[in-house]
Amino acid sequence: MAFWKPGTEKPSFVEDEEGGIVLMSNNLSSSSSSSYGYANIEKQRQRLPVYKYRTEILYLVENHATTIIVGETGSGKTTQIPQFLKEAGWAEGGRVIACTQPRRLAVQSVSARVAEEMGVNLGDEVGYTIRFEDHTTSGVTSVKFLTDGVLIREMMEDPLLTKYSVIMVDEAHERSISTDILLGLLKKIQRRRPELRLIISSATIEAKAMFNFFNTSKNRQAPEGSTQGPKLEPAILSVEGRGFSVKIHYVEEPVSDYIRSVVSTILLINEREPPGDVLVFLTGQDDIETSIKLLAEEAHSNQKNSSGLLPLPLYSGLSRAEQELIFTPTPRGKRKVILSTNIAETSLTLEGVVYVIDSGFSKQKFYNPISDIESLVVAPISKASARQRSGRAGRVRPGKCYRLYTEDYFLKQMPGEGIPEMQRSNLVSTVIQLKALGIDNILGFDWPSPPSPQAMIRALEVLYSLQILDDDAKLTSPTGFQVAELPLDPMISKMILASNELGCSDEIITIAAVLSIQSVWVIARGVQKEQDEAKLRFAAAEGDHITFLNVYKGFLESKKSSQWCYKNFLNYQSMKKVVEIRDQLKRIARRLGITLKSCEGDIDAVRKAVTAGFFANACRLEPHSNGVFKTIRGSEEVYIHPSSVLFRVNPKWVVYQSIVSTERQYMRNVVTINPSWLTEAAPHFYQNRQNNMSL
DNA sequence: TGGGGATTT
Repeated sequence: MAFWKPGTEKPSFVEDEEGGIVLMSNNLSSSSSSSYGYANIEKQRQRLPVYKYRTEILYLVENHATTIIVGETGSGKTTQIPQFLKEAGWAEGGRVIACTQPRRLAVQSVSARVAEEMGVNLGDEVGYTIRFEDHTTSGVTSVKFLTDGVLIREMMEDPLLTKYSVIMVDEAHERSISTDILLGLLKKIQRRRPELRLIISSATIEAKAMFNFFNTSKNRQAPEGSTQGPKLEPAILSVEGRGFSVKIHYVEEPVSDYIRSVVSTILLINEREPPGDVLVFLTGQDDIETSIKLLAEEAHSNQKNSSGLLPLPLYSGLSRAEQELIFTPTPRGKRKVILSTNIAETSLTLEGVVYVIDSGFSKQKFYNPISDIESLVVAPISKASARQRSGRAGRVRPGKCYRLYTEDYFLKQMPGEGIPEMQRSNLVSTVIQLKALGIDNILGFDWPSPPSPQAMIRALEVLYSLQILDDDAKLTSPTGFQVAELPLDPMISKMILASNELGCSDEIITIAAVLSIQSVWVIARGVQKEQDEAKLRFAAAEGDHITFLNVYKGFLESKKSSQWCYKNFLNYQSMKKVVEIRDQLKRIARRLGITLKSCEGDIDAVRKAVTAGFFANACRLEPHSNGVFKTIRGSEEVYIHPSSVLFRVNPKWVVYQSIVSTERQYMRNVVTINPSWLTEAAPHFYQNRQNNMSL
């Protein structure tokens, strides 16, 4: 096979006027296939658009420290580029080629595909690592897929990631917190390891930002004309996708009720358009259920328009079985209508979709560093999201996308790209990860998109109050270093450390595992009463944390039965995850010198340990107020979440794990405390609060 | 006094 090797004639490029390198995309010769087995797979590989760019990609990677690949979906970049690199010798001498993904599922499926294409067993030459699953063989695995979170963890053992020769960061345009941290760290590593090559794969819209971020050629002078090391200026290469065209329809006038508009658009499609499934993007479960109800009513009153419609909800909270309904083939004469949250935008790919309806909204997290509260609000999506959504209609054949906003709005008002998650989040976990990697100057860290100084200062302040950071904002010893080892929110980690002294680490590690997943309960709309009754079987007067202990105990006694979970409105997948996380925490705790010890029913010890982690989230019931609480820290008005076992109970003093902010601010996972424990757990915080708050 | 967009270590 022909690919570029140093010293041979190089392929032709043009220099972009702004400094990047852009490839002439026409007249590229595709190389002939080898006659080595796997003829079918080899043919499939060659049909991928990225295959034509093989020579060019290898040339750019050879000559540039950073190569930005702009690849549409279906270009084949994720599966092919690591193979090109391997074939070109980047894995020789025991070196490893890494490819990161934001999601676990993508890591698993992509690595399985690549192992198949290479004709090797997954876990040998091609392997993958995600939390709880390491399918690699040291010294053998040379192409490794992993989540970006795992790669950040690996830096704690090997800060320069010395075993990797090339690191490809896939889906960088999604701008998740982990990806952004990783990009910042990789830029730092590049300075110390000029031989390391980075490949950043991004959508068009973010490519320029990535170029600017990695363009260090202005700051550092590479000797002109020297053959030493790669060019510091990134290269940009565009690879076309393999999607079909999607015709975009806009509404002529702004829509006042997008749910009604969704329903009428579905009926219109069903009446006028040839067969093909419909994918609708809505904001959340509420919207989805309302739309399904309206469709059902429509079917009742108007059989002609809605005949053959098969509405299916899709969001992450659904059980495995409910989600699988989406993937069953559409029965003949039927038309699936999948009503989805933005889970279908990136995380799930649905085959058979020909029509997309885009409400123009999604729920997004925002963070207020003043109140230290994250809230989830319905907000307009970005152009980048709108394009991603419409692209979902062109996977099997040319499709149509109905945007429920005007073209004028799209062109003139819709923001180009979303706000990176980093700028919409509480940063305590981010800060602790960087501190653990020895990065002292958090405020001066070179981020792809820096968060606000207020948010960073708030995170430093919280970590200081937890005695994880000292006066110089360095990790304390041993607390800070121990917290950094635990893959948890620092408040949960602090709770675990406290449990060692309080003699209840066995119980607290269970609670920590439950608090670190979304929820153990299934979402049971329409059967709330039954679920509330089921919850009462586990409910503890002290609150949710103690209730979780009862749930876990019941799960073990049932021999981890899925039937038992179903009967008790518990999410079986979540419970299995709790067991897994608990095992991991147990191992790490042992390494930190924490021995598993049960308090044998001494619930006060457990609540004190919780308080030691979550003292900053203390609240007092307002007298005669019917359930209004005030936070001690900021006097914010908050309520107990209806999912809590303490809902309507309203004890006088509580600490909460987190706040969900909808119409009201609701505390999730609440436990009763004795206020004297607050000063015991955090005298520095409660006796000298004025000083602390102005850190 | 009634409710969790999506990820991940």
